[in-house]
This record gives sequence, structure tokens and C-alpha cells, in this order.
Amino acid sequence: MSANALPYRPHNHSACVHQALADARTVCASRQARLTPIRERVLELIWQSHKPLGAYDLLAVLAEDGHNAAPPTVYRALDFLQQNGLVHRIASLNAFTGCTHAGENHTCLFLICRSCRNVLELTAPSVTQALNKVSAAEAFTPEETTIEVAGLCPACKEGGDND
Amino acid sequence: MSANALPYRPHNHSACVHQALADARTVCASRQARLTPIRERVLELIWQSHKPLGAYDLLAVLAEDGHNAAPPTVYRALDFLQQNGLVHRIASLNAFTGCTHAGENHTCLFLICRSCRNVLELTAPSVTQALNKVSAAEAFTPEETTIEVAGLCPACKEGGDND
DNA sequence: GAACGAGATGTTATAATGTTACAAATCTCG
DNA sequence: CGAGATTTGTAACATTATAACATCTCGTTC
Repeated sequence: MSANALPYRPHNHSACVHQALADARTVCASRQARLTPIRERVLELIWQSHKPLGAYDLLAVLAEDGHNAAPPTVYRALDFLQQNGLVHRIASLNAFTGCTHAGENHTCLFLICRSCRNVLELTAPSVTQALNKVSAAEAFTPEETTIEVAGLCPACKEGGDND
Repeated sequence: MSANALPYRPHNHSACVHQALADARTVCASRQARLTPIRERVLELIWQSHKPLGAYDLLAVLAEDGHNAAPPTVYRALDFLQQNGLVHRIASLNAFTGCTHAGENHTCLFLICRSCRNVLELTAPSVTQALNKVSAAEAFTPEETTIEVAGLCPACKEGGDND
């Protein structure tokens, strides 16, 4: 990992992962969903990375773990985590990232730096409301919203990484 | 194609395709970009469908044409068409759709019906502005924006296609 | 404790989507 | 025409995702 690997805001990442896992346990307990070892491990790996990980990235790390997993194992864990609002799939990257609003029902958007690959998840009521109005004007009933903005994060902009 | 296949607004689709191709020729001419037969054919197929087509869907139709094309042929044509603003890729579907604002520099969004698969492309300044504000607040420089809303279109809602 | 059933995982194979690398053809412009 | 750039052909391969079915685990019931 290069210096670029820093998330937008420096923080104690280990604690951050730990908190995410604790939240996940709470959410799953309240929903009577079983956060099994594989599911928890996948969630942990995703949070440790702090950048979106592909399913096959996860498979590779699990292999290092000594866990000889096949694709369905990872995809099933990811499905579970998505359904319980613990991870998001970034469609434009075919990759997954930890949800920073676990347990909350939310429409979120992603700012994706094309240089350092960091992703910032935000909830933006102004955007959501504008989208709802547009949908309503077309008599369209929205169910799942994908908002992904690719560009340059502040750090990479300053660093001159704007190739 | 079922009755569901109707686009939101009935229209003379053949003329619609014809117009799109004419626009494409104009745009390419003004940009000194070469709308070669393959590229034009791919664009035509995309417009004829009126629903997003995958790259391999296009390959299959080209094969029926007697054109024995391989994947790179189609992907290259699609790259060209995207770069010249003639088609859009829908990330959540891995598919491509004709751009209804060819030649205009625009940020667009898509309303995607999960039942009939029709896609409506819109430009929504309110959404774009809200997104720009959010990006600015994070000192993020946006370059490419993906906004895809999956849900139910009015026709499918009425038809009770809300399974 | 034994039998059952639901959910979770393992396993194999395959489908669907997208790219690399290099050769051949075609176009453009002097 | 002929050199250089662009476009297309072709084969192989990489990446992402799913289908289908077998096995295991664990809580419940008898």
C-alpha cells in the first residue's frame, strides 16, 4: 500500500474495523440473521481494506487464511452482507465496500477516487430528494438507487496525481 | 417482445432509429470521428432494441448478419460510441443504451424498470447540482457520474407486474 | 439421545463479461 | 504512390458471477 492508500481522514483503522464488526453483530442479532464465521471474516476483510475489494480478491485472501473457498462461498457471504445492509456493491468497479451506515435505512452515494481508489460513502438528502422528485415526475417507483461519482479526491488532486 | 416491450412513450420507432443515426453522423462529422460501418451498425442495433443490450447480445445479432465478429470488435465499437457520446453504458446491467442527447455535454440519469427492462434517460439539473454541491463539500473533483435508479415504470406498476 | 428439517457451506462445472497482444487491412495525406 | 496512423481481424485469455447438487451443522421435536 502506498501513501495514496490513506483514507480521506486518518484514523485508527483497527478500531474502525472492530467497531464495524461489533455493529454488524448487533444488526444481525436484532434481525435474527446469522453472522457466521465466513460472513464475519469476509466483512472483516472488506473493512480492513478500506478500498473496495473484488470477490476474487476476497477469495485470494481466504486462500492465504488456509480456507480453500470457491467463488460461491464468497458470493453467498456478500449477498448476505448486502441484504443486511453491511456492505455495498460498487457497480462501476465490480467491487464491495463496507457500509458506514449499517442498520440505517438509507440511500447512499459514493465518491470514488480514480487515482488512489479510495471510496467515500455519503448520504445526501438533497440528492435523494431531487432524485425522488424526478422519479415522481415520471411516475416511476424507485427501489434501488446507484449513485457513483468517479473523480479525484483532495489528496490526489494536490499530489498532482491528475493524469 | 411482449406488450411490456413498449417504451414509455409510443412512437414511430423506425423513424426514431433513423434520426439517431442521422444525429450520430452529424456529431461524428463535426468531431472528425469516423462512423465506420461496424460502428454504425452497432449503434443501429442498440437503437433498434430500445432496451439496453449487452456486448454479447450485439455479437449474436452481428453473427446473424453474417458478420463473424469477435468480442473486441464489439467492445471497440462501443468504446468509440461512448467516447463520442452516442451510447451509454449502464453499469448495473452491464449493458448499453443509445444516448438521447447525442452531442450535448450532459450528466444524465437512468430510470430502469426491473419488470419490462425499459430504460428512460433523463438529464436532471437539480440532481446534478445537488451532487456537485456534495462533491464540492468534500473537495472532490467529479469526472464521471453514474446515476441509475431501478424500480417500476408506470406501465408495469398498473399492470400489476410488481412481483 | 435420535430423527428431522432448515439454513449454511462445499464442490464441480460452467456461464457471462471483458481484455491483451499481435497481425492484417484500410484510410489519410503529402 | 507510399509512409504513417487508424481500424479491423483473430486467437487466446482474464475476470466476474452463477447453476446444480452434495454435504454439513445446528436447533427443534419427539
